[in-house]
Amino acid sequence: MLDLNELEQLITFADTGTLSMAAEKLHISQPTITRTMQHLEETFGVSLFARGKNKIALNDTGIKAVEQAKQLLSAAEDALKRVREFDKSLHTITVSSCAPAPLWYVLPALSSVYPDMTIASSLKEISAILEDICSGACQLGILPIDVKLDNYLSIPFLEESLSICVPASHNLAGKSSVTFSEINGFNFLLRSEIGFWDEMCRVQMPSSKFLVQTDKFAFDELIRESSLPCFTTNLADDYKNLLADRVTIPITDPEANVTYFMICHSDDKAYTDMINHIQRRLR
Amino acid sequence: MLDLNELEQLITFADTGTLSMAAEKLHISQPTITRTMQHLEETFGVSLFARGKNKIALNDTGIKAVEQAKQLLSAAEDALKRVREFDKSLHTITVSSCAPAPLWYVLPALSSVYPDMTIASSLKEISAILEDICSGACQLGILPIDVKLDNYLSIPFLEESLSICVPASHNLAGKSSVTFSEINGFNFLLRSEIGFWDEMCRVQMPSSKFLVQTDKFAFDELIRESSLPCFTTNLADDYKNLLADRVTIPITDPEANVTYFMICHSDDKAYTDMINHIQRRLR
DNA sequence: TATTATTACGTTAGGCGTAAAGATT
DNA sequence: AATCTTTACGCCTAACGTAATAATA
Repeated sequence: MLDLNELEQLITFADTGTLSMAAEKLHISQPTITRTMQHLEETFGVSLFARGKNKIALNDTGIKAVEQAKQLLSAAEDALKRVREFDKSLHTITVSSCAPAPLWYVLPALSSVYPDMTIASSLKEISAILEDICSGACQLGILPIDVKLDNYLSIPFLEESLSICVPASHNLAGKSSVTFSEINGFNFLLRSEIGFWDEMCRVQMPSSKFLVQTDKFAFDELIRESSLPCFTTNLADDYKNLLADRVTIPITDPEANVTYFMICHSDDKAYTDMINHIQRRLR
Repeated sequence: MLDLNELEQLITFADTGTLSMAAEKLHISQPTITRTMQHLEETFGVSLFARGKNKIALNDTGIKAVEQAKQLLSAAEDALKRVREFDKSLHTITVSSCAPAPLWYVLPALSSVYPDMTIASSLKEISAILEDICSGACQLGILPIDVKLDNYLSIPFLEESLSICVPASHNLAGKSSVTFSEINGFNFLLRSEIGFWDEMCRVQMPSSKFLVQTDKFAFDELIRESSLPCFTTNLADDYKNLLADRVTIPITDPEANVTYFMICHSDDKAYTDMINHIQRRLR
């Protein structure tokens, strides 16, 4: 039977051209490689080398053997990787979400219901989330719309309402509510990593510019020190203190008031436990 | 790095269900398999088994690992086979011929010009011979026609003329020559393994029946003891004695007088040496 | 002389089997 | 009691490295 270690030595010899260099590269002695090459010829049952008195080279069959060896080693690596990834997938719940806020509730809930599982999450476009769900690349999707698919459950579990925050001195500060068309044209501070909200704002307010801040501290500082309007939502508890000095004005458009739906395969309806868990918390 | 022997033990365990039976099947001790399974888990870096106090079974990852192991072992077998077959092909000249007679000259000539090579030959349809030549499945083709292909040489080297042999008492015995249409309807003794001649006779003499003899002794006996006509050719020296009592009458149709062409890849024109060799012999 | 492949040789580590233990049916 | 897995233990092979050999550039 073939020995993958021996094949690796063969490949290294093919790469380096001499047994000595191959030995050095592999941190083994020359005699070991000599013996391995002899043993490989026994295993294959054919001559693989053209030998001179103090030189050795691959013959045509040897070149063929190296080609096969490379394929086989690569296949072995792939096999290892596939098994490891399969095992990982058994111990990982992967969540793809359209926005960060639902993750603040879902991730802790998952951890508590499935303490032995690794929870992986990422923000994605709605279309990418649906692909992930259908391909099995994620077990749980979080969408701002109710998608009905055969063999998949879609469960509403959380609502988020967008508001704007402006300093008390701002033109809009007197309003009790606004619409996207009323605020279209104003420039807004915006955080990065806010999922579908980013795209939605650009669609609903095509005349506005958005000053996207990747760094939380930069964003916070700009909130304090500038009069630029920004957004918040009913779920952004973290920002209550920071925004206390500003006026919060809800946006009435239906697009600014979304219900999040959790989507998962019907076989995975164990996740409904987690939904209950979250709904209990929010009550 | 994965060890194919260990993977084989894993597969055997998957097949048998217990370590003991796997050990017995592989003619090794149970502790060895236990250790191997432990070592496999180390190599993969994941748990492969669900262990009880005195029972062990594959878990989901283990099943996946077995699947991968089977693929890998199969790939290893294939790699071995491919290298061996490649080596064999380097030491084998494969000849595909449309008829046996040319092989009587070509095979000994090849052996004498290439004493270190194995010569393999088979009778095939003309279309199959051309496929073999083009695919590289054979290095030398022998055809009854001159086929001109780019990058291939086609060289005439031998002629064969078909005659019929009838007892002196036969109706046809007085003729000095015959045509297929004249002998169409007579039933003929025929040997098997005569290549394209078989098909040709059936096409040229659609009203005749052919009593095909697979066994040489049966055929010879029928020649001696029956008055059924048979065929011979100028190359069938072996049958001169046996047919001495019969009258040999040449068939004049062009289809019964063929020139054999050797076809080979232009890169292999070393075979022309062999052609000279044969032509020298026939002179 | 420096480099290379191969052979010879002594050592050692790792793999195997036997035996025993622990546990289940 | 019989079967099965795992651990313990001792042996022994087989693989490795060092050193020596032979040959080349």
